[in-house]
Amino acid sequence: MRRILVTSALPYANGPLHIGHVLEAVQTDIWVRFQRLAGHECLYVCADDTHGTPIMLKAQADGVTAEELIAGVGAEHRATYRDFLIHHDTFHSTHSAENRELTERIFRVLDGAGYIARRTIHQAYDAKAEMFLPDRYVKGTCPVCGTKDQYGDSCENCGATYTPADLIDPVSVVSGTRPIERESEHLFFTLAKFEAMLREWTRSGAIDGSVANKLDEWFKTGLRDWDISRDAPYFGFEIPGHPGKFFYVWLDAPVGYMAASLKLARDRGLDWDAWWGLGSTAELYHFIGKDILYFHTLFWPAVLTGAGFRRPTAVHAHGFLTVNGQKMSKSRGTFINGRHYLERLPPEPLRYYFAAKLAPGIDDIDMSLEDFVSRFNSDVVGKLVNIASRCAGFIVRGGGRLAAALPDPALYAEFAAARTRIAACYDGRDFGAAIREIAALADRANQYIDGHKPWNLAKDPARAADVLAVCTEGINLFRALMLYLAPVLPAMAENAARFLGRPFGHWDDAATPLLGTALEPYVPLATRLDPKLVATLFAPEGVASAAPVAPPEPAAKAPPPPAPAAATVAPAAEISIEEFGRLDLRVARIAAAELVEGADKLLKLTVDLGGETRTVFAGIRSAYAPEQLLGRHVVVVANLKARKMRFGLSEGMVLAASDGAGGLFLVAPDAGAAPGARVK
RNA sequence: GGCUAGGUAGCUCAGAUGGUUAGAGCACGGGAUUCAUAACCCCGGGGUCGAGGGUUCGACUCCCUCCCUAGCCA
Repeated sequence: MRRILVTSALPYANGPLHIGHVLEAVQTDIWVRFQRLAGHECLYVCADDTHGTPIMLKAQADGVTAEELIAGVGAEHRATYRDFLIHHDTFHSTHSAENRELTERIFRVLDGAGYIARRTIHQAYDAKAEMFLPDRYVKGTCPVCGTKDQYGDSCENCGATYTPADLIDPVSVVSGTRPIERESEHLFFTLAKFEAMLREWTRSGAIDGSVANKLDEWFKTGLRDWDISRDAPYFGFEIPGHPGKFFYVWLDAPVGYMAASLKLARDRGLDWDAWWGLGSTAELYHFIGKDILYFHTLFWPAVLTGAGFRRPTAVHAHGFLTVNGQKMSKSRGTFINGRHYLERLPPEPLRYYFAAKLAPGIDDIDMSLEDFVSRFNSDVVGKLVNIASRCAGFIVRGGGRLAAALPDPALYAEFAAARTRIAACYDGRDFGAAIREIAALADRANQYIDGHKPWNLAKDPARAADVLAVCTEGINLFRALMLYLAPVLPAMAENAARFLGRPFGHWDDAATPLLGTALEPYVPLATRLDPKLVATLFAPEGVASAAPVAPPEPAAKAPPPPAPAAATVAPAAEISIEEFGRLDLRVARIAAAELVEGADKLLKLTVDLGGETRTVFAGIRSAYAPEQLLGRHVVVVANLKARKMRFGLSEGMVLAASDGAGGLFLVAPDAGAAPGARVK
């Protein structure tokens, strides 16, 4: 058994997560889930990156403290990760006691070992705002080509790099005044002292080849010392022994990996040193985007080494996410926030799509919405789920129990043998190859069923055993594939396991077919994505993201008010379990929602109960706008007598909680529940 | 500007060390079928492998130049 600690990059706490963040988290989560299924100990930690000038200024602009800002953003981040089925063992914060403790400890060791240098620098200073300005906070005219409105570090037009002092007519972005130049003593980490170690480490297998090529460039130009201090005012940790000086956010951010695992170790009584100590035999992996390679492959291993800790086993960088071939951009309308997605669609199709497109390299990944729909609908619903769907009925008619033997053990053996190759793909982060292999096997399974035509055999009562045998084979092929997809589609795999009557425990469960056991009733494991709904991913931000059900916006002015106490309502009269059982509650997806002319409390909803659609008039207009509801999963009373209203026939009821004070809250199932599923 | 990576059918992508007619899924056309969520099965059309030059008996695959895209430049 391997002992593995995994991290994904810390999202910056100045705004909500977008689906690019989700891509990285999904990649990491799939890898972690696979390792666990394969029997290894694998823990996944992450945290919010909460320090720095941008957060300080955003909090000021929003009229809140930085602590309030990051608390609000943190709540949104946690909820969004959770709803994409990302399982963090710990999701912590860099603004934490553990991180302060470790950052200070690392600094003291580095300083004591002579790795911290002091040097006076000249930096742009905003006299009005009384703060030093990072290069990006000074704008002006490019001194090389004369383009106006360029940042203080480089020109977007001609590509020239320079310092803010070189700009013509520089202006502080903070106050709009002309910055002056000021001296300040800064602390530097002597990176160059680690060159030999870094050259060796980057070629030790810790970095993929093409990425190591990129690092060569940095060695070629020579490693420079790294400025790790910033002057007050700054939101972060003050440097011990240097009043008014703060650790640069990029110093304490990766320490956040250690801090999150320290929190985990203390919560669960685990041995933190076994992960981070010099003699550690555990594996340590960082999943990151290619934009922050620099920090993770030079500074970070050097800081760890200088402070007496082990280095990462490997740093895995992925490319960027583009949407329909374009960079995600708010102005182009191609920017998709995580919540914006979740308000419309379930998480697993996106997990599947990302998996299908992920490879070990740093190539950018394009999310074509059309491809997204067809990939999921065709691969997962049309092919994979179809195998179970088309066999289940025959098994039920044959007694509900799988046959005692497989009619084609050789075919099953091929499926079982594929687990070694697919495991290698997962372990090597080539999820795309794993998905291709699984999809090809799903085709073989459908071909097998098509070749044996159980629906023809079923016409002859004498061949009932053959029908059962063919479908037992089919169900077992399905079971193997579902297990192979469990890291990608955890909720669907769990539902499939329930149908199969046996949980997936280990990757090698695929080696042995399931025979002679009873199946639970089949419920649809996935529904097709509606292209019209997917198209609304591009709806302008703000239309739906202001939904009251969304977690507090990052810019929350104040902590959310406590929910009014709703417990003062007396319980209704007692009922028996039988009486309760008469209620047919179902999960439903809201397929359409519209205002009702002449009714100021009602919305007309079209709900999908997994094959059947109904019209329901719901009195929730005061709390929800129609566009907020599209795609949401709710619970409806499916056997409520239809009621004729002035506006039409209402064929059910949508469940919502109310607090007596006008508050209205729709009841929703956890992620993964499919429309039509019975609630009980 | 420098560096790293990418540019393969309408779309999204596979193609180890150069070697018979360049592959898949989706989309499209035809056929078959009705067990399955208008799913599945069979057949087919469709690409001068970014452009130009070079090395080679032979290049999508190696070399050079150029064009386009993305990221990084502490």
